[in-house]
Amino acid sequence: MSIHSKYAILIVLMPATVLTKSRRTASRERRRQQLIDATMKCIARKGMGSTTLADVAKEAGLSQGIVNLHFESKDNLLKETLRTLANEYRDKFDRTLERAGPGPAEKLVALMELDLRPSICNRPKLAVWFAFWGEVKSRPTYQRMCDERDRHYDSVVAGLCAELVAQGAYKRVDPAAAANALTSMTNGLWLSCLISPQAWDKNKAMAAVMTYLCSVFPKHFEQ
Amino acid sequence: MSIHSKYAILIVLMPATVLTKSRRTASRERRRQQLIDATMKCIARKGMGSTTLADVAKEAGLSQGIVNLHFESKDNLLKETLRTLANEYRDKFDRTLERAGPGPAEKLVALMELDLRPSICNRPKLAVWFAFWGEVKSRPTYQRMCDERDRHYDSVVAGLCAELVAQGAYKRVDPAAAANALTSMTNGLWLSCLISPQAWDKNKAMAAVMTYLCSVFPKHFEQ
Amino acid sequence: MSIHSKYAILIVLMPATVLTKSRRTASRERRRQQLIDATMKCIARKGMGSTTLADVAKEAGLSQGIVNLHFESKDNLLKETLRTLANEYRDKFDRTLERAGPGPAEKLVALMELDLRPSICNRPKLAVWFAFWGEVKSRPTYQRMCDERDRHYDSVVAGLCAELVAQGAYKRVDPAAAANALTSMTNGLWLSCLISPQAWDKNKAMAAVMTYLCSVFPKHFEQ
Amino acid sequence: MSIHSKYAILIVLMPATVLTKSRRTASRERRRQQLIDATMKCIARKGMGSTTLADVAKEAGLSQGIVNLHFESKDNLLKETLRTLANEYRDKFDRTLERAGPGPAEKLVALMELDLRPSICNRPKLAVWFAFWGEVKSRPTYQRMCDERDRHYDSVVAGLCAELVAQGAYKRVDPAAAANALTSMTNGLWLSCLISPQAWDKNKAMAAVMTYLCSVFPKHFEQ
DNA sequence: AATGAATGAGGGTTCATTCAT
DNA sequence: CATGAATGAACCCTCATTCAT
Repeated sequence: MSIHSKYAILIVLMPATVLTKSRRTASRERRRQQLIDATMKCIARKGMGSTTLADVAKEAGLSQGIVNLHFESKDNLLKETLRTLANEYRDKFDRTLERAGPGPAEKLVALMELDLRPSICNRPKLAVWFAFWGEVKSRPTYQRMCDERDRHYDSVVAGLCAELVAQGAYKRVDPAAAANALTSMTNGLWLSCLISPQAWDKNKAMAAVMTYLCSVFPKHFEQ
Repeated sequence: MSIHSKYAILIVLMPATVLTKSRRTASRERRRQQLIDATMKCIARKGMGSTTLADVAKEAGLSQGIVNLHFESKDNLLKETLRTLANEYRDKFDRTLERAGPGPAEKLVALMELDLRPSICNRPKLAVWFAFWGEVKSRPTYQRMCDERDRHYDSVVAGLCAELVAQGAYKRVDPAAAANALTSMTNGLWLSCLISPQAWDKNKAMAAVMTYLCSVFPKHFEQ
Repeated sequence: MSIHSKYAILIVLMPATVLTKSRRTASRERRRQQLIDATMKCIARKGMGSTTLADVAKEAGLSQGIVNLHFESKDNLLKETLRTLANEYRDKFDRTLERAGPGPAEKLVALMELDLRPSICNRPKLAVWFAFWGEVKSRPTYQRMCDERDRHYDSVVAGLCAELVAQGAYKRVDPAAAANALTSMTNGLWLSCLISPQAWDKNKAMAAVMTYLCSVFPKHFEQ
Repeated sequence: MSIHSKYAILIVLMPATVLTKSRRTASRERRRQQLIDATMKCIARKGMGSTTLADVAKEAGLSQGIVNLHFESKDNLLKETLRTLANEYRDKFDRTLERAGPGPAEKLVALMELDLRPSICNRPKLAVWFAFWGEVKSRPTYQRMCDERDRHYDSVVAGLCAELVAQGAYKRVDPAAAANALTSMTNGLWLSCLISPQAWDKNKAMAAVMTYLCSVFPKHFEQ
């Protein structure tokens, strides 16, 4: 064999994980999720306006063109990111509702607590929510998706409030108004967490919510 | 007196306006305001990420280079826009507080109503607020300015709640928690207005706030 | 007289010099020279590519539009700056030639010394020369002006060398070649002064020139 | 050996070229060189101040963004261009020194001839040198690079002159002064070539240099 | 499926020039 | 004459997108 052979043999010793990883190339869905996660991290760190596809690819440890390959366009990536965020929230919401037991009071508290739980109410994640909300006015798609989430939240909470009113015979309480108050309050608490992180305290936030529940539905939340 | 005196006396007849405030200075301030107004309109219409300096200049009916002439950079324009927005809010807030009379209950209601008044709670303006909030995590400057506003709001409302508690001897009410609940609620109502404009109704929003006030401070807001 | 009079009287006590300066407004020629001086300073400090009309105006302590008022265009300002620089050099050159006395040897040394004298051979001034030379290839106007200066220099030096050759009967010396060598040497010494200022030393530079004169025209420069 | 071993051995058959030098890396270097060549052409044709990145890209037959892709900034492109120019010069200089044989006299003449050879002493190339020299005063980076080249040149020539002095016992000649004279002369001849191209003649330039060598080192260059 | 070099439209910014004052 | 606000063309640079490999 000539030393001028056109081909060479290269022998490499490498961690086995590298092989498995690159061999069974991550499934399409896995890749998309990986990119969406990277997108959220970037938005949280740099803001939506400063997040580039190159940033996302780098964060994911992949190459330049990868996003367009899997999402066709940046716009679409962002839309899918919001969808993922909303779905993730809704899943937790619905599961919480299901598991919290058994009366409406417990469910209501569980939902309020969910919103303030660190896995949901942390600055990076809130930064992403607010980033999308900041574009809602000029992006009907975002608005629709956010609106849908709100509506679901509100209707569930309103239903629970109605049950409470029925159970407790709170004659003066309008369930819709109460639901509106509660959902607004948690959304507003998110803003505080985002804007004043050092002043923020989960217990104080929960206390604020409880001042409402205790005085509007005293029979259920008497303490 | 020698004609070689080191000093001379100069008498000038000039338009009186020059004395009060340099015309150039005055017009400079007006231009800046004009550009900030245009910026807000653009952010509301196109979103922050899609607002270009060309957009702003066109909206103001001026030429390309005008923004850099008056604000040095886009970043600075946005910062000044936020500052203007915050100052404007604070002015209204303080004036409302001052004029609303005379007890803490009236003042509290006036402040809540202020937040829901169309001149403040309208989608274009809220879009601008949320656009900035959406960048808070990645822009310490924005955070500081927003935080300052929040703190002011909160401390005033907490003070009023404390007065109410003192007057009404509401033993179970923690003024800080109540203030937290109220301010969060109005912020959350802004989000609803932005996201679900067709469902939004000032009266319903006010009703939500009143469910809180009426049940937490029944002696003051009995109705 | 109403206090709302459209005019006001302002009385100012000011240094008399200010008056004289602003009253007999600097003559056109004076202003032009002032601006050309400012231009040279700017080119020396910031380089030609980075010198803006705003820089020049500021350096001269005047206002934005002043350069276009007096020179119509930046191009013209630069051209006039080069012309001034060249004229200034030529004036000194001719005066030196005239005053140095009486033989060609003394004149030659005087011219060489002139080129190395601090009033001519200092970094700021050289920076300006080199800035223009750097554009010579792409600016026929600059080339023409620089060429003219070189030709004058060369012809005078060649004349002096010819006189020396005649006087000293240096049979092997071609006056044109000698002149070429001498003028090139001084130009090259300017480059050294510009590029290696800390290593530069007027005496060493003169010594380099003298090695030439002494060995080519030993009868005149024997030492 | 378990199939769960932490390491794996990978055997790859690949084109041999990949091993010698990454093809991508190689092409990257070629692109950079191509862009630097285009830059020099543009500087020579339009001058440094009028050379835009668009010009360079067009000259290279590539697209707008290409320069920033490979050089990050215009500043960096220019710096690398100067570095390339200086390296290229130095390579030729060192190679000439090495190959010219064997005594200092031959080496000295070879170096002088090198500086006047068309491949180095042609207007386009000189225009580039002078363009950079024109910015030396305001760009420390350029100064450093030019200074380095000068120092190298000077020290080599001074060494050769010292050898000549030793060999020829030229008692009156200071090698440093002679080197200074020679290097200045060639630099000055470059200026003549740039400024007075039609009057310029390689032979006349060489003759000027030889007047020096012949009269300062007569034993070596007697003719 | 993945890479990353290349593209080119469009952004922020600079600045020579104009012009009302 | 002089000012300096305003203009708008043109610059450098970024980045979503494409495509040969």
